[in-house]
Amino acid sequence: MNYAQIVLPLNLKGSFTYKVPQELLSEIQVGMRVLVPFGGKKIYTGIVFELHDNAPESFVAKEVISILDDKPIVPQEQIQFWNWLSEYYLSGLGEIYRFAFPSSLKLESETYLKLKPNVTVDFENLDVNEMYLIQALEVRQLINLTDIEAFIPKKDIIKTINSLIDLQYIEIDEKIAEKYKAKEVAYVRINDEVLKNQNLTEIILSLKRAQKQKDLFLHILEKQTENPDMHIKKSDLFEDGYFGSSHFKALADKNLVEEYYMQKDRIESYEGEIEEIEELSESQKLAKITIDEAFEEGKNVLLHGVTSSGKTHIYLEKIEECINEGKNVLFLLPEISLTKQITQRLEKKYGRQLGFYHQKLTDFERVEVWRRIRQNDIKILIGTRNALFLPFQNLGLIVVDEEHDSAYRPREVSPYFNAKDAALVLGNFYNARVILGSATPSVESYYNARKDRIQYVFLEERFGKVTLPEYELINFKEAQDSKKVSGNFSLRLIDELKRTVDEKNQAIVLHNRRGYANVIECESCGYVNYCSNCDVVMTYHKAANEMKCHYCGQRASKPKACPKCHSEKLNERGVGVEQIHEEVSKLFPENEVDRMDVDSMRKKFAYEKLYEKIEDGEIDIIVGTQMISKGLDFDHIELVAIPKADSMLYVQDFRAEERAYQLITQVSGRAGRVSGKGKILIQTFNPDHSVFQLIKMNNPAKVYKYILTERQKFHYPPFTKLIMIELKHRKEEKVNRASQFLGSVLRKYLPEDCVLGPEKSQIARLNNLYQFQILLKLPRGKNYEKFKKLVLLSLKEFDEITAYQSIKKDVFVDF
DNA sequence: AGCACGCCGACT
DNA sequence: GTCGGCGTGCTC
Repeated sequence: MNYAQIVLPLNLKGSFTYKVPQELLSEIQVGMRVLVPFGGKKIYTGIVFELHDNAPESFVAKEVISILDDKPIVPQEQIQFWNWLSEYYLSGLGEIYRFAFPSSLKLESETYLKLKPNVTVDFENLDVNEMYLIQALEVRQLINLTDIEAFIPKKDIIKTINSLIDLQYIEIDEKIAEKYKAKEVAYVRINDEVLKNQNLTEIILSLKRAQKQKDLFLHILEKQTENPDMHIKKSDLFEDGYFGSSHFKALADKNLVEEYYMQKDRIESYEGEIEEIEELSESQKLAKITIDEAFEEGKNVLLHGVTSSGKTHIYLEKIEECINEGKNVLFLLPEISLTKQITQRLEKKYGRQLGFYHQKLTDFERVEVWRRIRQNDIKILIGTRNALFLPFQNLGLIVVDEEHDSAYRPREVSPYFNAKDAALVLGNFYNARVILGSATPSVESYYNARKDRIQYVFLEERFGKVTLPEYELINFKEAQDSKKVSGNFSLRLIDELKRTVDEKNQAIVLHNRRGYANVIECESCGYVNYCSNCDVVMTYHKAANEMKCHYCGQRASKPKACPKCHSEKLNERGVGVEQIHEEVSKLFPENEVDRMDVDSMRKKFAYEKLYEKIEDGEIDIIVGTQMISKGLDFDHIELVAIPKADSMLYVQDFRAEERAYQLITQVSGRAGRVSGKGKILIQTFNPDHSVFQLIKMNNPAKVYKYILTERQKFHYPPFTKLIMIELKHRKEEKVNRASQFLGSVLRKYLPEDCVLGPEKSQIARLNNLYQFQILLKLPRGKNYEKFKKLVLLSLKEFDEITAYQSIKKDVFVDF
């Protein structure tokens, strides 16, 4: 095993071959981090992915500089997982590595060097560079690679370091290479010597002229005798302000007390009481039995529980069982901010054995969690999709809550994987069971459950025998014709809102479109305001009084007159949530009406403040975008109104109906959680539309059947597999030609009806890049693998054209 | 991804 | 005459 395949944190295909030097041969293992030189002057932290004996033929392999871990940091199961991700989603291992690791675990040129202790350097045989480096180290002890650039030519750095390491003069400082330091807390105790050798009365006598010192000494002594095993925090002494640090210092100077330090976890853990969970209801018990049986057979589960049916309860039971078996749990959430209930309950029960991992942690905090997981200190980890990459030791259960949520598959960040599907695969590698849970499962998961690929468990009953909310469809066309409307609201809807607030209950108004008006249009010449970076009209935000591009974030001031024809007649077209909020505020001037969307929640603690206001009953009506469908579990919301429900359906996306169903059902679940008298008003021009009709029937099975029939008819997932290839470039002509070429290559290998496009993306230009896309509709099953290989072949052929190398290419598998 | 190499425009 | 723009090619 003289050679190693190393994955580098670069967006490059595959891995690189390095030679393992003789002295590292006994230590090196797959999954360890190593330092390797790359290119002219860079050093990277790579991961050993494979060890072998095949000397490369076409190039001379460089040598591994050093090993950073004493045991593998990436477990075998994760290595398999990375390989699967890379193959299934056609993404590079380097990208996955970059995504998986906190940045301080993959430092590049921050690596530090130091002199080996007790060496005598034979300066005679060193070259100039080597001498410089040794001299610098004699003065400074530690030097990082960037510093070395100051006195050694870039191209010689690696050579110099390697030769000095070979000569055993210098080494890599690993502690600092990881630049992470655990936070330490000061504790105090009475000096042991004092207790052994000195008479207490003597000491107290000696302190008689220093009242506070004496008191402090006695205070510490008392605490220490009371419970010798407990550590006394230094900061606690000064808490009530009676003692000051000067008193402590005086005692320490007299050698009577001493302070010592211990590492403290950076992440605060709950230390309060641990509470038992309530007992399961009958239907929950039944559901749990089905899950138990499925798990026995090694099957995973889709837990379809209507809103408020108490899925969390069942999760908690299964989590507890898993922990009692001595295994660990991963609990995945789409986003960390909306986790109050589950965390509170788990915190109470599991206290310090609970960990969190998500995008909002600092890098140090992430490393801390990494260590604790690696040391098997954490029994339950709650996290977002990046938590899938933690080095779990003994994983027994993965729960994916709100499995339908699109946050599990953000389109912006590579690697482009779906955390829900990845969780199933990861579970398989760890031989752990997986529960996918949702009130509105994704159509794909539902189909898989129906096909018995995973066990379907349906929780139909709301907890505490609360009934499901009642739906009412309001025909807006009719209301308009009979003049029973005010703005975007029918009088019927206004009446219901009024009744709700009069009864001191709360209402939600959902309108899933940001801003005030979608477009500002010149009445005389038809001019609309386009974003200068993207081919998108800019949305008018009245609250901020500016135009915003929702794709690149660009902002501009609102035009006072048409820049083209100078007409001052500008029309606002397309209703946004701000406008709905404004209307409701005008209709209910006596009541408190607040808005909740990404724009109003941007400020720090905005979400927390709003949450408290709703909880305290200070808000009567909340107007918001899809944001309000998550996490708002309050007792007094009785009405949900959707004034412009049609806007959800007319989106150019084959998942529009699924999304509309999910959003309406999720937001409906907020109503009548306690009273069981929740009411949902859906105002639409098409009350006969199947989706609305089916939602009204409160029968999920029928909704899925309908959507599945549609999907089958038009050959969409889950009946086919979609792969979307997107090409981007600054020059439209170039990316157009490139995508035509790629299209023709794909058609060469794949049947004609599998390849759609290329065509301009819906947003033809984004951030000044022109975008073209090709959609591949591939069959499921055996043929899929075959076809995917052909796609890979086509992409390879495309990559060989050097003229197209500057084109950015993204491949979305399971688009 | 970085970084070097190399070939053309605007400047001390 | 040179500095620096970014197109192209390579990294084990």
